[in-house]
Amino acid sequence: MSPRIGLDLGTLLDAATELADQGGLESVTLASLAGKLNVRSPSLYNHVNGLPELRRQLALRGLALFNGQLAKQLAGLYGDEALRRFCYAYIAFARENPGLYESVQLVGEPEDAELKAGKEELVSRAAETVGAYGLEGEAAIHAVRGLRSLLHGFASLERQGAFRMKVGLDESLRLMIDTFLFGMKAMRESGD
Amino acid sequence: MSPRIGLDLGTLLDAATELADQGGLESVTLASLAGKLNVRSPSLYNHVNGLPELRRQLALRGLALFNGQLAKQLAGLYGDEALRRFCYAYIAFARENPGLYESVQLVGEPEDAELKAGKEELVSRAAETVGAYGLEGEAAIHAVRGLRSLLHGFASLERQGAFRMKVGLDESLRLMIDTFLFGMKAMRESGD
DNA sequence: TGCTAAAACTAATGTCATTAGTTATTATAA
DNA sequence: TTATAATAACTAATGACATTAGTTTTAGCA
Repeated sequence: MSPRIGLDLGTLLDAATELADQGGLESVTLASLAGKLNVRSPSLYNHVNGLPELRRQLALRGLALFNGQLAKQLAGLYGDEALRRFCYAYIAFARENPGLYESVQLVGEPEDAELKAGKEELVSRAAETVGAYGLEGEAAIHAVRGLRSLLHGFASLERQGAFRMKVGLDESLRLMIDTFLFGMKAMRESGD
Repeated sequence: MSPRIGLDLGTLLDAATELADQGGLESVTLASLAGKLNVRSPSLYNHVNGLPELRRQLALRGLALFNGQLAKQLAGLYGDEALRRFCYAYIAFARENPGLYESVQLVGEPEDAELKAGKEELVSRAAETVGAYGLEGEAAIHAVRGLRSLLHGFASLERQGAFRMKVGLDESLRLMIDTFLFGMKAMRESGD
């Protein structure tokens, strides 16, 4: 065969993302990745420093893409419309990029500053969206936690195949979001 | 040393549960379990047929405990009170049994009938609770999906350490549940 | 007291991650 | 154009783990 295939980190991440999309993050091993790239596992160390670092890079890529898509979708929107768009964009990202979404959830030491920054950007954008919706201070934090729970739970259960009934998932998603936003409106107006 | 320590499946699962509670499901290996039990890994095969079966047994135990606790807590309750109790019991189980909770989520081939039965019992109980709350048919299915999303998302994010702000988690939980139930009430009354 | 089932063991194989050290290719500079 | 230096990919080797085969030994029972 031909030595010098010309790998680089981007190519590794592309292939790893495909593997993760298909078989889940746990199916991404240096062996499976090397196999997919027609290379021996040790060769991968020329481009990434081991499996934990590969997973970390996957999470960083996932966060960059996720934050970028959210920023684009939310540009110029406010209030109710922005919040709804946030919800749908969140689920769309998780559906279209299951491997990256999973890596964002599972990967990372608590001390990893770069990863933390990416995650904080995500939460901040949620907080801004909720803030422009009329909630502030602790109420905003509670609201963001509720929204994240709802969206991550849906994304995670849907991916697991946990919703088995023959009833439309998109309709469930729409109703769930409506239900929660309606409740938030009531919270805001009751002032507590 | 002393051969014949007297292991059995229950002891294995106790120890595996402890390991999973501490380091997550992925930290439960036959090697770590054997180490904890002062035994060589192959000895474990006298009591359980490999790592996948150990994880499956963990999930079955988790489901039995989860379903049992829910049944006990919900006995004699109806409507709003039952639904609230369901929510708090769900989160309490996930908090008190993080290893078992994780195994219930992650483990299982789709064809595993016993596992499927345990999961269906869980969903059925949610459906009954929602049903007695006044929602039926497709509306009940949507409501159950929303509730499961909210609760699983919260449990999962809390366990990940994803809620970092210095604001009370129990207060967030209470508000989140109130918000969703309020929205459900509105849905029921709007008739859609 | 001796026999049998089975609990725990040792030995061995295969997969994976990782490290060390080698080969050979590409790019660059004389 | 050719020699050199950096480095991509390699082979070989080690150590952790899961698993299987085959052995020892104990506990319980006839």
